Amino acid sequence: MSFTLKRLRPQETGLRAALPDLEAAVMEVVWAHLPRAFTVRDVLHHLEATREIAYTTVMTTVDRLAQKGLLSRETSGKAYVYRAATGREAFLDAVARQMAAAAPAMGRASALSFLVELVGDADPEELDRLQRLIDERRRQLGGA
Amino acid sequence: MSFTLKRLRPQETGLRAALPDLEAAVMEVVWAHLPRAFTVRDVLHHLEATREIAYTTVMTTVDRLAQKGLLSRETSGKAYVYRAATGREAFLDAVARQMAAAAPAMGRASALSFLVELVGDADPEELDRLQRLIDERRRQLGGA
DNA sequence: GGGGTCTACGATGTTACTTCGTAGATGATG
DNA sequence: CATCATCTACGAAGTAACATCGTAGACCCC
Repeated sequence: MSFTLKRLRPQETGLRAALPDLEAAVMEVVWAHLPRAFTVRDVLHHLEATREIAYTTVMTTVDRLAQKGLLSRETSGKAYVYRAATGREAFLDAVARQMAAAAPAMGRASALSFLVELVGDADPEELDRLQRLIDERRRQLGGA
Repeated sequence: MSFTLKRLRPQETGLRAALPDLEAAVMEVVWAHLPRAFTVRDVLHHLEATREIAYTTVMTTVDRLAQKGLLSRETSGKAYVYRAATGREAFLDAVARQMAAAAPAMGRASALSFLVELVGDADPEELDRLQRLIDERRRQLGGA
């Protein structure tokens, strides 16, 4: 998956932080209900359960998601058959990594603030891993 | 400063990740050259050194920055006099915090790749601060 | 009161997103 | 084979944020 984050909305939670509303809604449907190949119509059926929306609107959105690399597609008869290009977790992972890559650019002091927040609700396992990273770094510095 | 991040562009470095291009350019000028009160014209002079730009364009942008809370302004005779509402570091700090606040929503596992990178070139002082954060968090968890 | 400077307001253009309609291709069915 | 249903392609229209700038009107100074 070669998804590249263009725009982030930190005020939004989860997926919606990384994707526009409708695209996020489509991906949620796909990840939750369509583990295998699916069509535009499949997505439409699921979305219609909640809201009114036109077939072509879904089609456009699914198409955009394919362009962005979140869905792959292939021809099957006259129609396209789509498939999630990646799992939800893997996607969020990639997003987080890209956010992380942007953070250091804003100075080490700010990065520290970033850490404060992250550590602020880390669980014990994460703390251990972080501890190991710190110890290792200390050894490096000590040996220098 | 009550700045709220609406939009992030992780592909951009530094300030530009958090602010649109022209707004970022204005803030760079302000922080670098205008430590005290300044007018639209002051900003214009600095920007003109690099590029061609109209007075009114700068005015609009400065106005937007004031609306966003990055600049404060007050009337002085017929003109407005502006002032940075916050230092560059403090601003980037706030940005980093908001990014971090969004991160947990997208899977904590991936936060670790960020930590690795960050701790990878932290200096001893930063390590100490980080250590304190971890200890504190441990106490919180232990006491629960 | 004429000049110069400032703000307010709005017009225009771009990019991203949402929404949807229509046209044309094509497969299925009687 | 003609008709119908369904699909894609294309593009129009609307919103929002941003960038760019011009013009109109207020206002100070001499």
